[in-house]
This record gives sequence, C-alpha cells and structure tokens, in this order.
Amino acid sequence: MSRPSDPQRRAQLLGAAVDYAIEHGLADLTLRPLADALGVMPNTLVHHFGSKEELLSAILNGVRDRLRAMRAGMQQDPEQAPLEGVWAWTSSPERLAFFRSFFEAYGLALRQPQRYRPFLERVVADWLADAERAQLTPAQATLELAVLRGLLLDLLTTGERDRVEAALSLFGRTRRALEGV
Amino acid sequence: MSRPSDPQRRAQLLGAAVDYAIEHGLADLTLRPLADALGVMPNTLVHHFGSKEELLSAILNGVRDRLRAMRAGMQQDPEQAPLEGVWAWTSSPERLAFFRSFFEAYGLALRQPQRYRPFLERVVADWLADAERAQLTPAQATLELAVLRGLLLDLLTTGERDRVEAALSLFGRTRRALEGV
DNA sequence: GATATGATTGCACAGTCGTACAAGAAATTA
DNA sequence: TAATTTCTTGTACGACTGTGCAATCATATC
Repeated sequence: MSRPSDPQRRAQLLGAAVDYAIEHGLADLTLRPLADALGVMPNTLVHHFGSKEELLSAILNGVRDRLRAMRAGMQQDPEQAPLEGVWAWTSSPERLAFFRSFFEAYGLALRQPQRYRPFLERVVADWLADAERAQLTPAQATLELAVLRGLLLDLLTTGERDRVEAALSLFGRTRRALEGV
Repeated sequence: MSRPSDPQRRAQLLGAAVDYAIEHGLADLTLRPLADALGVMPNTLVHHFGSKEELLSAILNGVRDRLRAMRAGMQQDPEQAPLEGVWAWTSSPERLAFFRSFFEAYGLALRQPQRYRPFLERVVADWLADAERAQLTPAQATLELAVLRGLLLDLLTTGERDRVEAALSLFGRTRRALEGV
C-alpha cells in the first residue's frame, strides 16, 4: 500500500558525508556546502538525520567506525612485533589525513561529552576489546593505546618521524626488558 | 601629542577570552556572546585582534601558554617519581576541564595547521625543551609525552582512573626494568 | 490504475554571523 | 586649552545559518 523506506539510503549519505568531513574538517561543517558535494538539497540531510546536530554526531560515529573497519582489514606483517606493525600501518602517510580528522572529532567529542557520547563510549572500548582478544591485560592494552595515540599526535604535530619512531623503539625495548626480568 | 596605545589591554582581553573559551569551548565560539561575557562590544575584539580568526588563533596560543605557565608553577613532590608526579598534577580533577579544552584546541589546530601553526610549533617543542633540561634523551622525552597525553585522553574519555593509572604504573615498572639491565 | 507513503525539492523565513563605518569618549602632548 | 591618537560604541549591512512547509516525484501495495 505504500513505498517502503530505504534503509540503505541513510547509510549511503552518511558514508559520503564522512568522506566529505574527513577532507574538509568537522568543526566548520555546514549543511549547504556538504549537500552540494553530495548532490542533494540540505533538506534531504535533515530528512534523514533529523538535524544538523544529529548528522554531526552520526559523522563522528562514522569516523570511529571507519577506523575500526580499517583496523579490522589491516594486514599484520608477521615479521614485525605486534605494536610496531600497528604503528607502521597507523602512521602510513596515506592515513595521516584521516587521523587528523579523527583527532579533530575526538577533541570535539571530549568537549561535549553528552552530545557525542556514542563516540566516546567506544573510541577506547573498541581497542580494549581487540587487545583482550590478543590476550593483553587491561593495563598493557591501555598503555599501548596511549603510546600509539600519543606518538601519533606528536607525528601529526611535528612530522619528525625519526624522533617519534625512536621513542616507539625505546618503548619496545623497555617492554621486552620487563618480560626478561 | 597623542594617546599612547595600551599594550596591556590586548593581553587583558585575551586572558579573559581564554577563560571564556576554556569554559564554553572553542569550536562554537562566536564574537557576540564572548564580548557580552567580557563586558565589551564585539567591535572591541575586532579592534584588538583584527578578526575573529586571529582572535581564535590567539586564544589557542593562550591555552598553550597557560599550560606551560601552569606546569612551570607545578610543585613536584620529591617523594614521587618524576613522571608519576607530573601525572598526579596533570590528572588532578580540577585540571581536567582545562585539558578537555586543550585537546579540543589541539584537534582544531591539527586540522588547520597553516592557521594555527604557532600552537603546533610549540605544543610539543615546549615539552621537549623542559625534558632536555631534565637530561632526558629526545626518545625518552617523546615517549613520556606520548604516554602522558595518551593516558590523559583515555582518562578524559572513560573516567576509568584505576585502569589508566595501572597502565602508568606498568610503564614506570618497564622503565625501571630497562635501567636495571 | 488508484492510492498511499517515502524521498526529494523549492522556497521562504527568522535568526545569527563577522565586520565595516562613523561618531563619541578617553588620554596624552604641545 | 587645543590637537592628536587610541579606545570604545552604535548602527547597519550583506552573507550565511538551520530548518519548516508545501508541492512534486518515485516506488511500493491493493
């Protein structure tokens, strides 16, 4: 008796919006330029997401989901130590633009936790769940995540890959030293 | 022959603007509410800073300067290991609101590096300079900064202080283990 | 084919944005 | 006091914001 709602349409728009946001940033996002890029009217976005605020929240979740999906598809080099492998993948030049937007999203979410709670609830928990599967203790997983994200912040800030990777290598050595004790 | 320009006026306005930004956030900052809070007209801000964009850049630098000034005034407990002392000071509840804004500023700056270059140029370099004075190697200083900021991100995200501090303690142990080798 | 509903559009509106411009107030020197 | 410059204000304007409403198009069922 009626036209069924298309559940893929929202996901399709969201994917394109996430692409756009990663390229153009999140903080200054407005509906009209975004809608132009997607080839739709601003109203269409409001229709599918309710409001700009909800759209932005969905985009943040999309950025986080994309990180999770990217990491799930990551091929670990068996020659490398686990953390070094994750670092090599993470800090690869073609992914740095994404992580710039990731940290922008992270900063916005931290500033308005009630608004972006879904992002915050999983941005750490996802990693901990993966690490648990790798049989790390919560403390180990937490420390690895902190080192990884902290060093990534540094690399994005300064571009001084040698110094940053020397720090990572130092971390690897200290860890192995503890295991040897 | 003329009224002299007041060099303190700009600094005074900037200080109040930084206070306001730390309380209300940076991404959604607009001139009118800010000017209201400072008891001036929006034009006054434009007069002293040139434009909203330059004001925002000055605020970011102000946030970074405030962190530096706060850390310079930090009293280190001689009983504590250096890094644990810095962590205790950093993660103190009354400072978490500040660091929320700090990471918001950091995220915005990473997204538009040309616009906020002064912030980025010193947000890591300041720490490295301090660490060099403490006779740390660049790799050590870089790793400590990454651990500290990474764990702080985690704490701000999850509030799970026990897990985060367990990770810090683990880091301390691994470091001491390496020294012992 | 009629009909009902989702998806999209076009238009419009009220509100807010940054800021340009000109005038007044304040403060200094000649 | 007069002159000069900074600081501040008041007003105003055009641009842009998000989004509500009604109409139109598209796609399904009866």
